[in-house]
Amino acid sequence: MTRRRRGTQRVTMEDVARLASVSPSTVSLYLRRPAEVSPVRAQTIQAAIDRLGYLPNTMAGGLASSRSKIIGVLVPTITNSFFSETLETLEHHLRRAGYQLLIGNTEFDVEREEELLRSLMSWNPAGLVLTGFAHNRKTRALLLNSEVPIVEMWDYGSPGLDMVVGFSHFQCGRLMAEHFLAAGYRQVAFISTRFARDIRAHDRYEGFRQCMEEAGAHVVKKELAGRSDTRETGDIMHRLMVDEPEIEAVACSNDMVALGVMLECQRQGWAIPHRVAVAGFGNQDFTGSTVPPMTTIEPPRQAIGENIARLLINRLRGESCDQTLLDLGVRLIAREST
Amino acid sequence: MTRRRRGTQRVTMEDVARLASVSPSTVSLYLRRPAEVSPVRAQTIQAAIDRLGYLPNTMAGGLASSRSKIIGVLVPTITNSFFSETLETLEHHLRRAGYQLLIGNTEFDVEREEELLRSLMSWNPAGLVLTGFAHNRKTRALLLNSEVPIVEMWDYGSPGLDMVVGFSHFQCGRLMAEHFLAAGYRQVAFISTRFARDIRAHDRYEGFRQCMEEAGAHVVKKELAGRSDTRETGDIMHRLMVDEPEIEAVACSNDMVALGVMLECQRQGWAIPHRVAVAGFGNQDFTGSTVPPMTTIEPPRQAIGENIARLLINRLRGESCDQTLLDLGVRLIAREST
DNA sequence: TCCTGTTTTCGCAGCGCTGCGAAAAGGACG
DNA sequence: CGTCCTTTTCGCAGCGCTGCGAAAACAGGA
Repeated sequence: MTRRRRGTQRVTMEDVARLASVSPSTVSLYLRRPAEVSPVRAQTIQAAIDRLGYLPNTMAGGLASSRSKIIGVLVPTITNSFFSETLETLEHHLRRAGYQLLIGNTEFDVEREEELLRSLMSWNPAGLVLTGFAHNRKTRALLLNSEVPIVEMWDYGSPGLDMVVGFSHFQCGRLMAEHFLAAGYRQVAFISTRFARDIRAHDRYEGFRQCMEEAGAHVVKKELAGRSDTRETGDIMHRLMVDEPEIEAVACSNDMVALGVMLECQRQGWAIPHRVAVAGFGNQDFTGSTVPPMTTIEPPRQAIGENIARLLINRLRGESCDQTLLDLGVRLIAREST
Repeated sequence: MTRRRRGTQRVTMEDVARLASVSPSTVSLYLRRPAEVSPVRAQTIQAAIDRLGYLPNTMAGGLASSRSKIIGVLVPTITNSFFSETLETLEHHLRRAGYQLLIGNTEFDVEREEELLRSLMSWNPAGLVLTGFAHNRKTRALLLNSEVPIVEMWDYGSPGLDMVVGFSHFQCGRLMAEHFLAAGYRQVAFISTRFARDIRAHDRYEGFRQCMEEAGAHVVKKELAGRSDTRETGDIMHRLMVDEPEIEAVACSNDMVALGVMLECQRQGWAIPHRVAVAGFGNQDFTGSTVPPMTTIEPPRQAIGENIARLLINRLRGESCDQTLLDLGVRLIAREST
């Protein structure tokens, strides 16, 4: 097979072996388990590697050993500090264990998730990380048929395909409701990004609504048409002010929405929290310095990444995993906006 | 080689071939160029694939053809809407051309960049995308020795290793300075995240400073210790208010910093823009609805991704590339904060 | 020096696929 | 029915590496 080489690996293990006057097997062994090669050889081989600038061919290695150092991760979007921080932490911890992340964006679409999963699985990954429990039937089948360790993240509750690392969004909603109730708010609203796009926001709403209604309070629901755009949020809040002037507090599906609400209040001269209280979700960086500082909920962004890495590494080492269902919980951060 | 199969590909091309009563070569051909297989066979083969749930082994394919459908991308961080939006667009466009992104976080560290690049190159990628021009010597050597198409993004100006897609941060700074000068501001400050971390912010500062000084204006520089944290930004702004009370306008290295500044002004009762003008960089979603709406600069986040995808795909198709140095420019969005 | 046990090195048969060249199957026409 | 040309299918030799089992080298003791 003579072919034009296109970005082809120039230097092979054989070249290194030849230069170091050893067999390719020895080079391979040196690369995989250096301690099992005599110090003299090791040095010669390393010198040859450096001299030739040899880079191992991961594909060849993966094929031969029929296992890869790839972890496939599917998130709805990386343009969201929730997932991107988890991804960053996850990649940080997995890389030091020699793993490489392969990231796919499902764009909140289960069909797309299936498609991406197929493409991920064709890499023969060592592990898979999915976001949430909402998968279509084929995805589920694909996953159950494989023996790859699977983590479902950023949610908690459903049975789960294998391992689960996240927290309950329903509880999250209840937590905020309890906070509102304790402050005496009874006429409240929940402003959210589109539920169809974000099931977890919907769960938070449900928890919130249920808890409020149990206490006999009234909840008005408002859904944005798109993502958490502060402009649209402002419009929605404005309408709410007109339609439901008796409103006392507004819970938002995330901090960005809450910021939009607060800015609209400022524009309309509604004092926070005296005229209306506002709370967000996410504890994003800016929430501590809004005027007034925003009450919000801190999700375990980084802890999710850390724990997934830990579980995955343990599992891949073949160690027994005690806890494979983790509810990492959340923390309500009460500030002056409520 | 009998070995315990660990996440091993269960169904191979041979299995499919057997079930469809054709040779493996035909299956391979069908998968790669379906038009060259007779319709009858095509159908039989597809049926066999569906029946067995066959997933091709990308590693084997990549090894055999000695080319991969991988594009390696190195960004400083994905926790930043600048890069994450570019990444999302890039991945979107490259995926439809059959490419898979392999993302690495350099964490603003050139040594780490080198390390990640090595690991990326061991995948034998079809293309590489790096952020900016700041690479160490070994990285440069590694890159120049390979025949892989390379794109340097999010900057413009230096010679460049191969292709360049971005814009001039220096010009960006000048643009803001011109805007300030036109508004009559002469006593100004530039508040920025750490230059050591973000060279591009430094370039923007330099453009800004130079242009202002050419006009005889005075520029105070303030650098944050960490990332764009609104709390720290508030402190810095506060100190600025005390130290330089005659300040007329503040340019910030990004919108988040500008938000922190605006919130501090609100807290101190400094009216924007009458007491002091504030401008950001990034045109993030919320900038349109701050009080007052924020003047900022819109970088071509998505256009960068689109253009990289286009250049890369063209190059990989072997088509001649006319323009491989793209300055996509920026747009100043003048709002009421200046 | 020979024997035995241990450490180090090596040879070889794949991993699952691609892509060339050749063989086989179809089609058109005299 | 045979010939020639086109279309479709197939056989085979790798791609660069791993990992087993065996061979070689070394070390220590009799």
